[in-house]
Amino acid sequence: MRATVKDVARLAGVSPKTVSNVMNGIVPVSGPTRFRVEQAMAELDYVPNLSARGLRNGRSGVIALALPDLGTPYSAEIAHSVVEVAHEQGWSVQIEETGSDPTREYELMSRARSNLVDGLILNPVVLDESAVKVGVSLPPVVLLGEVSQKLADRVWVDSVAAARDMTLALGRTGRRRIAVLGTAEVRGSAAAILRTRGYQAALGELGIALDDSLIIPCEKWSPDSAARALSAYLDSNPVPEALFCFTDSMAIGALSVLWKRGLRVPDDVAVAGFDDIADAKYAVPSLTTVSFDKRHMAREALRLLTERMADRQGPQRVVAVDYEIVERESTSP
Amino acid sequence: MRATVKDVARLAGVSPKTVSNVMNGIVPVSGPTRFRVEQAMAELDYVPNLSARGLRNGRSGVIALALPDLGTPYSAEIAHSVVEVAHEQGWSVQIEETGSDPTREYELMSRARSNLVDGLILNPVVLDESAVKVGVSLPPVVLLGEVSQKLADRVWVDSVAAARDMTLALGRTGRRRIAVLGTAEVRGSAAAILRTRGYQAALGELGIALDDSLIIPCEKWSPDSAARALSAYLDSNPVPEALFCFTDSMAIGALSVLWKRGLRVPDDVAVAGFDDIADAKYAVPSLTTVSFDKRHMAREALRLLTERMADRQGPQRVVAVDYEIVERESTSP
DNA sequence: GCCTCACATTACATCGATGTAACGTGAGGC
DNA sequence: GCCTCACGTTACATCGATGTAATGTGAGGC
Repeated sequence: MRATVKDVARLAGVSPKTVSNVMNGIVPVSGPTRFRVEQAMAELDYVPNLSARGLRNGRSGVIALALPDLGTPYSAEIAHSVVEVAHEQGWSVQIEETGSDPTREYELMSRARSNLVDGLILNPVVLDESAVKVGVSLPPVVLLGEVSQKLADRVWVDSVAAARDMTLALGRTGRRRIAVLGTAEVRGSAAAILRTRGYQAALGELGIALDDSLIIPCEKWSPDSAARALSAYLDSNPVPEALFCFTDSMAIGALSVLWKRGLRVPDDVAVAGFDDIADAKYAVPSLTTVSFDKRHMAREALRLLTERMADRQGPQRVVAVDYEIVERESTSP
Repeated sequence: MRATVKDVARLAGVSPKTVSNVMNGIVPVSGPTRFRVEQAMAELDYVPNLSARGLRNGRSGVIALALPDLGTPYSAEIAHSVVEVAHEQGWSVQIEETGSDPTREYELMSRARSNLVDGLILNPVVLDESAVKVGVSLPPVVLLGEVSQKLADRVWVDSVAAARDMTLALGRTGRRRIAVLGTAEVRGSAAAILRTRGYQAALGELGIALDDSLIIPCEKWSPDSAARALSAYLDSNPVPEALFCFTDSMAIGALSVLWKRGLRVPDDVAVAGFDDIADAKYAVPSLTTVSFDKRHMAREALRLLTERMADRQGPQRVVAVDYEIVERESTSP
């Protein structure tokens, strides 16, 4: 049986509250007493019971991080950053996956693991305005990404601008038949819609007529799905001059298909991605992509979250994270 | 303020304990009473406080999963599987990263998050026999991987056999100068040692003399580190006929380097990996690797863990997960 | 009609840590 | 030498859910 404050107190010859005071350091404790208590804690290998502390304090020191699918490199890198940054600040992170079931996003927002977590960082896919019944009190929530949700704090990358910039960059290399891969037709993914919008804006600026046959839909944002979609597309369509994939994962699937078909990248077709996952740099050829600082993103999300926990009533806040077009071999001649 | 059992009880006109009985379903509750309580819970949007429940029950419903680095695809896929399987079984998962600080493995084993988690699944890197002071009571722990720890339950893939099989497969293609990439010289990584052992055993069987110059050390198990190590190696050594990388991530880094140098895979050099991460299939060329069912691995780990939680005294158990050599383009002519 | 028995329900204590308010105990002022 | 004051320390209540033991209620048997 694990030692409790009572046991420590008994051994040190003080009251339980004094032990608590030693741990928390807010109420002053005299030197000798503190020393005796610390001795006793060490001797009994005392570890505080966080359930009890959480019950008493109303705070558990745990935040939840909800992502569509930890198996995808993008989610994994975000998770990595959040866990690291959270750990630095003394938080633990509970992971939830929402991918298999979008209603889980709503669930998590409305109940937030029943006080076992103090806050929630949510990377939604389908969540939108209607997500939250107004009037229901939200737990402290920070959203990651493109979602058009105005009821919670948010950290995001400007997808429209980034997609526009990437399309312009492709256009500047002289390529005109620029395809995009990753539009979700059925389930409205906010990121897909915004990136398509940026793409279209850029085409306008480049004086290129919009050609719907260059918009390649893709069921999921995985290399697998991208490979199948692109393969099917190339079976009945000419090869575009450039292919802008809405995530790096899709781009990696696309590179694989192009290579299998003997199409050279970037000579026959340029390929670009989005997210700058770790493997983008080691793709063959290395992948041009939209890069942003995920560590910084995590830090900002955590900052907004802790501030929200401190002030539940404050105004909504949105933080935009800078991005950068990183040109690598997949687009450079 | 969030509703409690008391509030629900008051509204339903029953005692708090009856509300608890309705929730837990062990003590029988009559139909009408149950109905009234359920109505009240719905009306108040009641959510049980898990800290309180955890304190009372001594169990929180949360397990910890400790991995070296969530950013690596292998860890991410393991995490994905564990989170999914755990969720199916009603557990939540708290993620801990140990990568930056190996002493964290020891810490986690000895204290297990202070009762906030009921058990721990740990994928150690450096942990060994000496990890645990005998006599200190361990929390329920299941280890993932190669580690030579005999004090806890464990789920693993037989690295020696798998590395041997892979090396034999490479040898069967007629290649003789088979290099390995990924031996850790300094910090003794158990997996590296075992895989090297399997490699050496296979060379013996193939009648190939061991050539130390074909053992390429690599600081970390990342594409980055692998790329640098291989690059440096190729600057002053002839190109081997085959390159067995101890993880897929390293293989991806290696493929990138080989391609940049104009070496053709598999014609000039065959490349193989280990882990069968999702991107292995979409590498250019697709990667031959050691594959195993990560979902199954997660399921077994969770099974061992729950059984261990039920019986802290039972005998240590070790479960071996089957593996399979998956031959793809990176080794087939 | 009385007693028994079964079963739903209740009051109370408990898990461990900590805020509150009361309580010593000593030093310092006069 | 008495009183004040400050500061360290203590007893007690509390957070919310639930196990335990006791209570209440009704049906069924004779």
